[in-house]
Amino acid sequence: MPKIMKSLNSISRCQSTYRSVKLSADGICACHHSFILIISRHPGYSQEDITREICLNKSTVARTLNHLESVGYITRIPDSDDKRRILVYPTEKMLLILPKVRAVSKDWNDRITEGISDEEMQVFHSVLSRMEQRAKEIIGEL
Amino acid sequence: MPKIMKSLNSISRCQSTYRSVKLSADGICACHHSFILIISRHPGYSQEDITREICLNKSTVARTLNHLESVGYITRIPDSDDKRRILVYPTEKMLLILPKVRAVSKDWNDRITEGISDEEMQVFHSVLSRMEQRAKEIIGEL
DNA sequence: CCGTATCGGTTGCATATGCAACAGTTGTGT
DNA sequence: ACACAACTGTTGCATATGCAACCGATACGG
Repeated sequence: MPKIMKSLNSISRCQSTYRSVKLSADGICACHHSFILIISRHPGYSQEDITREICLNKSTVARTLNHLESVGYITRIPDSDDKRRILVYPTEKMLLILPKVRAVSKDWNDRITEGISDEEMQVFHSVLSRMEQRAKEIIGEL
Repeated sequence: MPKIMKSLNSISRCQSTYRSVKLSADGICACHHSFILIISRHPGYSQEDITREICLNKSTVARTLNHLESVGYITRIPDSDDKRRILVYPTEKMLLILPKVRAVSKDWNDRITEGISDEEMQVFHSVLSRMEQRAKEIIGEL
């Protein structure tokens, strides 16, 4: 039986280390990386939207956003239609570092996919996205 | 650009949640799961072997093993050939819960791979293991 | 309407994790 | 044989993360 999850967890941790090393000089730790990419891609997402997208506990999301707000990377604006919701927007400061964050992300992707053919990657993506879908469904049913 | 790492991280976290829910009644938290599988598969591994296999920081490994030892799941025996090394062995108690841990692991794998053909899985495994290899190489070069 | 359930977010607490500094052991070069 | 580098594991500290309890806002059923 091949160890899918072992490989998957290992890659995940290695990437986290890679991000830390490449971006620590900019005051961005590994855990901020995903937030920056998601928030810049989806300005106006609520905290819950981010929680769902990033698959982290909502308390972790709230606290990470506290930090990102305090260092000036995001603005949080209460939703006027539903006063429970808080909408998250990137600031200019985030947009300034975005290219570098994206570059680190791309470098990592390029390097781990070295020597893998287009056909293989296509199958890989297809399988991976179905797995992600299933994983979220399974958690939703618990 | 497809988001490999986002999917991969999401699946990783979902699995962690799944493990917690399925095994919390037995006093096993998600992070022990991998340790139990690895130690039972490789009795006599040193802490460093485990660190490399599991891709976690060595301090985390040392502390998790402290815990597993204190609850009676492992025994640690200093290596007589190299007194720096500590060899880790499963106890009877670990072997008793092993089937259940393996079952949870298998259930998860079966469920996330539902509807994926053998050919697709073969390509997926091939690509994933190469990515894992590359990821570890990249970290090694840092 | 009113009472209740649900939802989105926050907080207290416990645990997990990483990094850097450290200690003891082994290997290496002279 | 000795000095020094590399290796293995441990510890102090800071941060990240999850869970459960909570709060205010909204939806829903009578």
